[in-house]
Amino acid sequence: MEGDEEVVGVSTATKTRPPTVATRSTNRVSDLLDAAAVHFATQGYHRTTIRDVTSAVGMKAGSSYYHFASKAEMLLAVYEEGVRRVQSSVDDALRDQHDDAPWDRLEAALRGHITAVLDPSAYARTIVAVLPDEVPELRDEIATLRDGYETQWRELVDALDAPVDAQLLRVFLLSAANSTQTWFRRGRSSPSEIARFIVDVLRHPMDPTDPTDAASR
Amino acid sequence: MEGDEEVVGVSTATKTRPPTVATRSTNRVSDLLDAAAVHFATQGYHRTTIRDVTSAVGMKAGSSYYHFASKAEMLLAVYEEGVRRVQSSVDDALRDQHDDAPWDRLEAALRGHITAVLDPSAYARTIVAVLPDEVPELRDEIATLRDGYETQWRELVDALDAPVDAQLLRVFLLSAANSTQTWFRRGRSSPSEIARFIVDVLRHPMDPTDPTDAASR
DNA sequence: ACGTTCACCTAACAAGCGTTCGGTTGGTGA
DNA sequence: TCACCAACCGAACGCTTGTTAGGTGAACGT
Repeated sequence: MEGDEEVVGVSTATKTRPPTVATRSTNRVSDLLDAAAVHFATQGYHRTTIRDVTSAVGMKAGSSYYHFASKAEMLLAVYEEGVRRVQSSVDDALRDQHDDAPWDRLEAALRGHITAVLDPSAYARTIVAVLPDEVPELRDEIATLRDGYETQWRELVDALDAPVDAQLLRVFLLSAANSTQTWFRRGRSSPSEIARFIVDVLRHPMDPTDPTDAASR
Repeated sequence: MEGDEEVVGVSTATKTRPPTVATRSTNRVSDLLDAAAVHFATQGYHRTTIRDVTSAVGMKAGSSYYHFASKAEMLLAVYEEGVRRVQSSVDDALRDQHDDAPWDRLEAALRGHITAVLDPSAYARTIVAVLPDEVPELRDEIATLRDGYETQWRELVDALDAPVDAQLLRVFLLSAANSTQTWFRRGRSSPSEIARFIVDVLRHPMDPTDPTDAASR
C-alpha cells in the first residue's frame, strides 16, 4: 500500500504540526537557532548535543522537537541562515564598491565574505566549520546551498580574465578566506586588511628576483 | 591518605602493561592504525567509533584497549605518524630540489606537503581533518605537533623576503595546500601542478591591467 | 467566560558509545 | 614438554545520546 506514505512529513503525529513561522511573541526559536549556531560553529555537529543547545537558552532537550523535527533539521536551519547572511554581506560589500573593475569587485566580495565568517553570531562560521558529508543525511541539501553561493564566485573569478585555471583560483580564494576563522585574532588585522592582502598577493608580483618586479622595489 | 595515588598510571591493572613496541609478529597494531587513519580522516574523530576501526581489521572493540589506553590515544598515535609522514615527504621533496633558490624550495616543500596530504594511507589527511580543539584532552599535544611542523614553513616563507606579512602568507599557503584534500579529484591535476600553480600565482602578476605586467602577456 | 492552541516541561525510551574485565588460544623460550 | 605470555575474544558495564509521548499553564480568539 504505497498510496499515502509520509508525503509531506505528516507521519506519526496526528495534529501537532510545528508552525513554520512564529505565531506568538513568546516563541524562542530564534534564541534556539542563535545558540545552535554558536555550538555548531565552535564544537562541530557531532560534538554538539541537543541538550547543549537547549540548556544554553534555558530550555529542556525535548522542547527542541516542537520547533525542529530532528537535530539534522536544526543544523539545516542554521546552515540556510548562514548562507543567507554571507550572501547579503557580500552583496552589501559589492554595493558599497562603486568602482566596478573586476579586481576591486573581487576584493569587495572577499571583504564581505570574511566579515560574515568572522561575525560573532556564528551563523556563517557554521557553514565553514561543518563540512558537507559530515552529516550524510543532509549532504545533498548542504551541497546545493554551497553551490548556489559559489556560483557568484565563479562569475567574479571569471571576470578577472586571469591567465590561470579559474577553478583552481576560486577554490584557493575561498579556502584562504575561510581559513581566517581558524587563526584570526581580533585586533590584529581587520577583514578589509585581509581582503586587501589576498588581492595584493595575487595582483602584484612578490618575487624580488622577478625581472618584471624591478619597478616596485 | 594521599600518600600513594595513581602516581604514574599504575592504577587498576596489576601487571597487564601493553608494550610500547610490537614484540610478536602476529601483532596487528599497524593494521589498526591504518584503519584508524582512514576513518579519522574521512569521518572525523567523533563520528568514528572504536567498533568502526576494529571491525575494519576483523577485531573486536575491546581488543583495541590492549594496544591503546583510550580512543584519544589512538588518535594521537595516528596524528604523530601523520606529522612524521608529512615531514619526511617534505624533506624528500626538498632533497630532490637541487636549486636552492627560496621560491624553488617553497615550491618543492609545497609539492611534498600536498603529496602527503593526498596520500591514500590517510595518515596525513588526519592531521588536516581533525582540528586541534576537536579533542580537548589532546589540545596541547596536537598543538605542539603542529607547531613543530610549521616551524619549517616559517623559515621557508621568511627566506622569500616577500614584501608582505610573512605570517599571513604562511597561513594562506598552508590553508591553500590543505584545502586540496576537499576538492581534489585524481587525474585532473597532480600535486606538482598544484604546487606550481600556487607559486606561480604568488610570484607573477596576474592582473592584465597591471602596468608591471606588460611583458608577460 | 471559555475552549483552544501555543510553547513548553517531565519523564522516559532504546540505541549506541567508550571502556572494563575475566577468559582463551596459540606461539615461544627453557 | 610445559609453563608463560602476547594478543586477542566475549560479554557486559554505565553513561550519553537523539527522540518520543503525555501533561501543563498561560495567552489567545470568540
